[in-house]
Amino acid sequence: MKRNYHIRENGVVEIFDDFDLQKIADSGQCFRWKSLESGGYQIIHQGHFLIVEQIDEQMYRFHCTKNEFLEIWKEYLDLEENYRAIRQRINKDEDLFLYTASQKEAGIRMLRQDLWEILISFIISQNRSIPLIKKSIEILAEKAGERKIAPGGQVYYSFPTPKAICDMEQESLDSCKLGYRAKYVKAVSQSVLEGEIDLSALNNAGEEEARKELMGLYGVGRKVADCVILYGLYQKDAFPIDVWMKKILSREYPDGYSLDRYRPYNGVYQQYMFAYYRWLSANQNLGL
DNA sequence: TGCCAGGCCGAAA
DNA sequence: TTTCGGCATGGC
Repeated sequence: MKRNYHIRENGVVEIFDDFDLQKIADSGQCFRWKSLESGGYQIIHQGHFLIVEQIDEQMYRFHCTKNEFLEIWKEYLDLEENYRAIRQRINKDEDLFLYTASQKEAGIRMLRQDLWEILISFIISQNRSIPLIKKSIEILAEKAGERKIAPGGQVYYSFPTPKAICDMEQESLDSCKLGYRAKYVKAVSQSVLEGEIDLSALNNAGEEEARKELMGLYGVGRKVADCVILYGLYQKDAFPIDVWMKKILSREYPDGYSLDRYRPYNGVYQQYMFAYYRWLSANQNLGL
């Protein structure tokens, strides 16, 4: 099978499949992408630091070694998956809304993010807007993450470990502006640190089993669990329903939305609809 | 000022 | 089993 990418000289990678940095950054699945004045993005993932920028239609410059690209970023960006093929499974006549969403939001990919970071990030996400989620996570990383220096001299912070969060002073935790979620973050950190739950074991669990385990954690309900399964366990059929998806399902699918039609990629389609509906809303094209 | 944000917990029915 | 009030905080 033909590869989705081709590595050229000097960190340049040609990407043939769906790939849009801005759409990924704005898709609400990741909270530590930072847009740069150059038009590129700064990404922190499992202690690694990357700057990536688009230099031509399908050409991207990755500011890292070829080995780092192959061992870290290729997998993180899910470059082995063919998103164009996933979009082409949608039947335009059967589902115009999903089809339109997938056309408009083509370029989104499901990042293979760190399981622990996703768990805490989505606990923090509850009942908050995305900019505020990013702010809290940024402060949390600065307060309890490991300070590092990128090859280009940029200072950055890794996502804090369970122990680092458990060790935080109350004052320091309060400065993260987590509100009532602070007690959830602390409790889950303790559960993981003390071995009450084995997160790595979830990689071998089915969707149902993983959901049950996750929902046993203090502060993790159905929606956060589904986000963890989708973004942290890479089970692309998980279908998180938040306030936006509730609006979409009630307005666009009053007779019900079939999860059986497009298995096993419901989570990807959810991502297109989520992003598209938020775009519509922001552009006042709905008369909401 | 009031309402909302990638919801969850605990109590009441 | 479902429903509902309360919850921290900031942006609009």
